[in-house]
Amino acid sequence: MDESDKKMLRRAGKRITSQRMLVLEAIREGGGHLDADEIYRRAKLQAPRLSLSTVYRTINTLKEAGMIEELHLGEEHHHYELRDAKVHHHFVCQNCGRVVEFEWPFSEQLLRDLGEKYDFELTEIHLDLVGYCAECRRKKTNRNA
Amino acid sequence: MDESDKKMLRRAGKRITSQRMLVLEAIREGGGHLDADEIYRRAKLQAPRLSLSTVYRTINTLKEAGMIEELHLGEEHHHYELRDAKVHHHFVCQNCGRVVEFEWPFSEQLLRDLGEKYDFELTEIHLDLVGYCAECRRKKTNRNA
DNA sequence: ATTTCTGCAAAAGGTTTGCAAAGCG
DNA sequence: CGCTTTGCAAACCTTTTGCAGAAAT
Repeated sequence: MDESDKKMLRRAGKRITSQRMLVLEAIREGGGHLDADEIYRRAKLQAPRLSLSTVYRTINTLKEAGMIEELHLGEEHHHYELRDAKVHHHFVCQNCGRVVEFEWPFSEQLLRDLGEKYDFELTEIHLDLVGYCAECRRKKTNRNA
Repeated sequence: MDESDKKMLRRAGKRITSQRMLVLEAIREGGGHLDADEIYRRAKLQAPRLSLSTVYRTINTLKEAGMIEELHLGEEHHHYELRDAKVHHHFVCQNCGRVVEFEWPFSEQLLRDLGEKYDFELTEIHLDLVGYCAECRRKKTNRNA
């Protein structure tokens, strides 16, 4: 956790604690869409007494501070990722659950227009594509053959 | 529930039951994004002995038959809506939770290209916009003033 | 008649909360 | 030091499951 992270927490009126640094590090290192339990397991390696409820509370804190984003990828639990990472979207395989990230040049102008037309102020865009990944498609084909 | 609904269930190898008809009717009448409990409460009006687990099992059945779609709008529970309705997306107000549906002419060509580029077969597109609705934005502005 | 489906109650996730002790500013 | 945050255990809420009886084909 570097200075800019700490600054964001302070700006949100939150204290800097070792647990918060660990959780953020775990999410940063995790490389996208980790769930609470994965974050917990990773962070616990550095601090065995860390509790799962602290992880949940920290996730909320980081969300409030605008540092991470919550994903709803269709599974029963939530996933989290850093907010400053490059804007990207998610493809989820409905067969094996694999998540692939992809970029798509969303037109800023288009979004502004949409927001204006429907009269709301946008803060997040979630584009999720659902379908079959290459591997599962291959299996499906074989099955039908 | 009309003949075409029954046909879809039969095609999926499912039986026609009064509970399934009721649940589908509740979703159809509900006008988009109902959660399991709302569906339960609505359907229960017609059949007081209906159980919540039957609603959940029916939701799964209808999903398998391709008749309804599951939404992940950021709340802790899922929402469901008819699959045959016009393609649309959702705006969710992060303050009050209100959901507004909107249409957006997704380029079919673009989607095909995306699927090809990343090598997956698309079946669903979920575009969810998060932000502040007109009303909440007004309140926010007043608060800051 | 056979097989699927339902209702009930209990279990199983994931997430939140109350409280006393510990830690940050 | 005062107030926030943590760890633990228990509670909570949504969703799933086992089983015996009921309904559909």
